[in-house]
Amino acid sequence: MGVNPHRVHRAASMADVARRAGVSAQTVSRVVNDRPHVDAATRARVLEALEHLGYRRNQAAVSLATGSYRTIGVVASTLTTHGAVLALDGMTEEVARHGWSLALSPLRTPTLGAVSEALTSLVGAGVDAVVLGVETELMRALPARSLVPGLPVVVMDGDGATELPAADSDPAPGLLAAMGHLFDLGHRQLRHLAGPPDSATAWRRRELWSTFCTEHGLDVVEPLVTDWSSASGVLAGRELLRTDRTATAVVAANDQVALGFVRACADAGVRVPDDVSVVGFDDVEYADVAVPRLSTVRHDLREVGRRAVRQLLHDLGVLPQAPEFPVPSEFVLRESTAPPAPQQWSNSYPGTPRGSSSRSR
Amino acid sequence: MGVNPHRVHRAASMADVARRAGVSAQTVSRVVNDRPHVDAATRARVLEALEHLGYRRNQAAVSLATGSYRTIGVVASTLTTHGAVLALDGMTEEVARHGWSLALSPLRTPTLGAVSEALTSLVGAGVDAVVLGVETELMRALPARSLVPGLPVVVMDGDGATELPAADSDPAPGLLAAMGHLFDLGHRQLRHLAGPPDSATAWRRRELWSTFCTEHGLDVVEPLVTDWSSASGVLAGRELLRTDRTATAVVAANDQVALGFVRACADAGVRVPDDVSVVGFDDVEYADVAVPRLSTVRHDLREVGRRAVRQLLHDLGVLPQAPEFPVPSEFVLRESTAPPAPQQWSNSYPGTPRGSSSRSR
DNA sequence: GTTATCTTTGTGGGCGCTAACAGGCAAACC
DNA sequence: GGTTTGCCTGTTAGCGCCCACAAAGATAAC
Repeated sequence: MGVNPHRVHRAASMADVARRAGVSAQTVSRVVNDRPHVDAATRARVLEALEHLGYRRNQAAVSLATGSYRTIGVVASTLTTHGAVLALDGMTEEVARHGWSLALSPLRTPTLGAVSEALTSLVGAGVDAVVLGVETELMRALPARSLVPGLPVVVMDGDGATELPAADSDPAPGLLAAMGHLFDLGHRQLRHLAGPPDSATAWRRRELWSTFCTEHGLDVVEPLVTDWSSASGVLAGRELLRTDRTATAVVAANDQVALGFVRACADAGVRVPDDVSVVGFDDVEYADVAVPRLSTVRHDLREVGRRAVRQLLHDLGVLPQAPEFPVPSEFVLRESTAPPAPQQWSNSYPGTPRGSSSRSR
Repeated sequence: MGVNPHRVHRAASMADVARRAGVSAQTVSRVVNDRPHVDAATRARVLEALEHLGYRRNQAAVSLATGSYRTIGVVASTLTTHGAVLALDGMTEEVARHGWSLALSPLRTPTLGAVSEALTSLVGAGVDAVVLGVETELMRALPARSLVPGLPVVVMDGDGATELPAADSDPAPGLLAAMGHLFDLGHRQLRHLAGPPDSATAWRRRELWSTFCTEHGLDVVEPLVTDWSSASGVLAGRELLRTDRTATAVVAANDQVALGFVRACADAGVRVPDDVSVVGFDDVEYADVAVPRLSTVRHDLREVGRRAVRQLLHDLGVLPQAPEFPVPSEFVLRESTAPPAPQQWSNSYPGTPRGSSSRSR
């Protein structure tokens, strides 16, 4: 134990270790950081002292001395969407692999002010780079304003309009395959339940849907808008079933909305996939278990998270090679799609909803 | 390694601000920390300089000087369960409210070694306290071993057997109400699909189920075990339907498992709730949207997360008052429960399973 | 008028670590 | 032999901030 009269239990410092090993603090530093130019015997002595004293390096001191916190900040809306959670998980994993940390800053409201505030708090807490997991087109106004100069950033909901580098997956392969599948089944009236308008991710899926329809000579009916949630999917679904009697297939912005739509169908006595086909997006856990099992688009958001971190680490000069973006997606065929009914389901509404029965096929 | 060899623009320090305001760094410190004994005029001058130079305090220096990182660490299994995500969200929120940060350390495998390692990395990265969101009874061995002395800790999956303070919700009110409801409907054969055996949370739910059964003179059939996932719920459900022809109601360890069971029923042509009743636990988003809508137990995990942070902040002397635990739970009645069929569903198995299209891969 | 008390401000020391440089020493070279 | 080269180790000087204390002036108390 060193000389520590006042504090009850002070953690061992390099100086303590140095004293015990009979070397200078600098030599201890070299051993701790695994640097060359240390004699094998000396190194062994230092390692013994390290072990004996239970030394843990003081990260604050390292940060102060080096100017790097070894921490990446994440600005994210509350973790309500499947995607955000998975991406966060991937980031956590990748960051740990390199001995770095993750600092979270929550965002209740997706406004520019809130983002700016979160950023400030993150920088104040000490981060070297930031992942913006924010869904807002306000993002576009950000670079000019509150971004900290010299702070590497990636955006997880980029729309190409921002200067900021994006870390995302490519919805095209999966979504186009999904719609191609519907088309091949004979569907000609594809509707879209869109995500929130300020989300670039939502917007991209919507664009993909509308260009597919245009290119195949299909009607492009203005999509109903959701907030990604199942509840809003139910609402939108109800509205769609009430107003649009020609739709034969629905392409939802994500699985949560798709599942909400399925629920709305169940309430209205409309059968999936017999009367309407549905495809989702994300391949959430429940998609493979839902009744009926949901056909959807799978993309590896966890991998996106990992690469986002790698991109930042690259920007900081820690990693030599930058990761590739976007990460691809693929269509997952399950049970929620079928050829359109010979007669429109809209004409065969049963008188009463069947509600609780699982007999939906 | 070398992160900033050629940093063009060094952030303004207190010394810079002090120079501009014509005062000492100490006075700047007082203004920044909102301490008394600073003349109004001086304070104004300092504030101007602060603003002008875009000063941001260097958290590493503060940490080094004060010995506090203002950061709480979280050791969590990968974010696959609904509960972990919500709790994390609550923690993020609460921590931000107090100007602190959260540091995440992932856990691929719930072994003692991994926990210990995660803890080490967290402490190495600089945290003042830790939330153990780990589900393992190995936790019990931890206090004796790798816990850092003087580091406040709360456990989110406590089983009462650990010395460590627990931050959790009380499953009893909700689960007992759920089972009481089943009992009142006439169910006398309640089965349980349990969570993983090393999870104290799972174990508590299981105990609640078995004591309820015992107290009401019902059979206590050895539960099938799951890993919380829907996939394992499907497997367990399949097994249950195959082997146990007397069950009329199933109490699942969580919603994911419950929903998996519902899927297994759909595959086997067993109707929910006509043939079997099902209740889940957690009230996940899909519970209210599933077909049929899932009756379940709701508990506010987000609040648990918030209070976990508050507990730690209390331990650290930041907050005067400790939060209360556990957080209560409540039963949510929806559509997956009904009186038992007059004749056992097990006797009316349709000849062929209808979900044979389960080959989705 | 002198002493006690308060307010306002500054000074020195140190938190634990790393970077840059300075020696000392041994082997290798001419 | 002297010099170069390379390895090993220690020294010095901060990183930016907060703490304890001291100093100066202003005000109050006697």
